[in-house]
Amino acid sequence: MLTKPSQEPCEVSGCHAYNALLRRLDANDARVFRDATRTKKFPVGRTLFSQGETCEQLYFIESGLVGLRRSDENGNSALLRLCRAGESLGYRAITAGAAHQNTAEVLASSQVMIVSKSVLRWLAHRNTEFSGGFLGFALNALNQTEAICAELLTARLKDRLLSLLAMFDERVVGSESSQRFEIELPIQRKDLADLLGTNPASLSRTIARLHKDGDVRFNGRRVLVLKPEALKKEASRFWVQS
Amino acid sequence: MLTKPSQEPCEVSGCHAYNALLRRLDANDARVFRDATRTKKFPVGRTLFSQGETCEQLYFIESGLVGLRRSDENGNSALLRLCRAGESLGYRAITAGAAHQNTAEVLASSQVMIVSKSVLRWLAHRNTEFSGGFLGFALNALNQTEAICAELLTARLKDRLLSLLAMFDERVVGSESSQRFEIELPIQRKDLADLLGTNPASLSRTIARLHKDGDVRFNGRRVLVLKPEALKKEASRFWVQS
DNA sequence: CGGAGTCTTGAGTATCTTCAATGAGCGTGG
DNA sequence: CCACGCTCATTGAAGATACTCAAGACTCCG
Repeated sequence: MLTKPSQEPCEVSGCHAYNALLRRLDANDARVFRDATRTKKFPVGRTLFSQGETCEQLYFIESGLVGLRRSDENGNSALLRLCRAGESLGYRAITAGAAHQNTAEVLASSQVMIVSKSVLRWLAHRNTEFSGGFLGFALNALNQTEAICAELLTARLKDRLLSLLAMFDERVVGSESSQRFEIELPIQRKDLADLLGTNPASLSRTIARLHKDGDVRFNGRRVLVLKPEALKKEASRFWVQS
Repeated sequence: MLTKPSQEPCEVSGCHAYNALLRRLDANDARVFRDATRTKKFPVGRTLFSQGETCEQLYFIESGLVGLRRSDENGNSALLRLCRAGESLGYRAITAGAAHQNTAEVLASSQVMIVSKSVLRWLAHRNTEFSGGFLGFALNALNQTEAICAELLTARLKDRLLSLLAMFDERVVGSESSQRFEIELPIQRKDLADLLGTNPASLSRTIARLHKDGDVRFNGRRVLVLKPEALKKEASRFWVQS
């Protein structure tokens, strides 16, 4: 296996989205961008921003896991999406000039880079290419949402759960193929059910069935995957993951 | 009721997306953009572009209805989305520099404006704001896809069907409230089922039930809505339509 | 009329939801 | 320390919803 050539020596961050923006700036503006970036570590349970707040900053997740949660007027709330390391948050509210539509809640201790809106505006005004970066974010999100949509249309709950586990796998362990491994879900059953579009009761039954079939063994939030090949996320018929 | 003030006298097109781009250009470039635009009328059944083709043009639907269809390697195909008047097509493939992922099929006779990719590149290079227009398209699509996702998660088939009818209503007739009215669906049952994430058999049963309940009467592709209030698309709990 | 494609209907079944009850885990306070 | 209350997770039972397969009906068109 080849070692990846370090083709971008100037890229210092561990966040893909951040690097994508940086790559669109000339040396001078890149320095401005970097100087305007501050890094902060968030413990589990903290929020980056809350639903309804006006958006002042752009966030880049360098490591950890953040969840987007939305509440309605009746007090119900649901976990809508997970944001993994490498992703960016806040560009939608910034672009739309609107308030945040979700609360961003830290699910696993996260290293986050933060840039204020004013700096972004200034850079976007000087660089033709810069806002193309946001476009890239949006198109990625669109691909991902379409993939979720497709899965909801076609896949059974059991397969959706396996697919979600595969996503965690991708992040938590590397690609040790066909070896049993363990992952720790940073969310509770209700949230897991929200992500899968079901309710805790049905989820629990599905988990029990997986257990009985000997594919995956749940123990609270710890998940022991006995047959990793069961997780192979067969790409949905009509959409491809971003 | 107030008449809308014509605040943008220079806007000649009937396509919202087109105007949104035009608005980002100065007078000079706007002229270039307009001169590079050609208008074409497509009859039912024609395609704007096909899955797999490289994308050379940006399309603006001035009137009519276009459907996006995707096929897989087994020959199955499904109607994925409807594109209504005012929307733009092709910006995703252009941005990604990739081939079209869907076939765009004209469902109702459509007036379409076409601009070649090279002109867009030239304009985007000169105008900082221009690519922000594409960003707007993407964010709209994202909102819409999230709304669909939410509906799949929460709503029963019957409600999804009513919601889809409401969307046709919005386009075909105006807002004659609480008056029975008729719409003509330009698609067949299989496609309607695809859009709703079901199969023709289940759709047919749902239609029969609506008929029996006296809300909506289907007669082939003609739909007589007896109780328009049943169509009131109660905004999904967690997402708002774009 | 025949035939192909489309739409509906029937029967049986699988999946999922709902509501309610039980159980497991945990921190608090007596 | 243990009882208590709280939250979260699981399980049961009943029922709703939707799917599959297959057969029949309808429509369009030559």
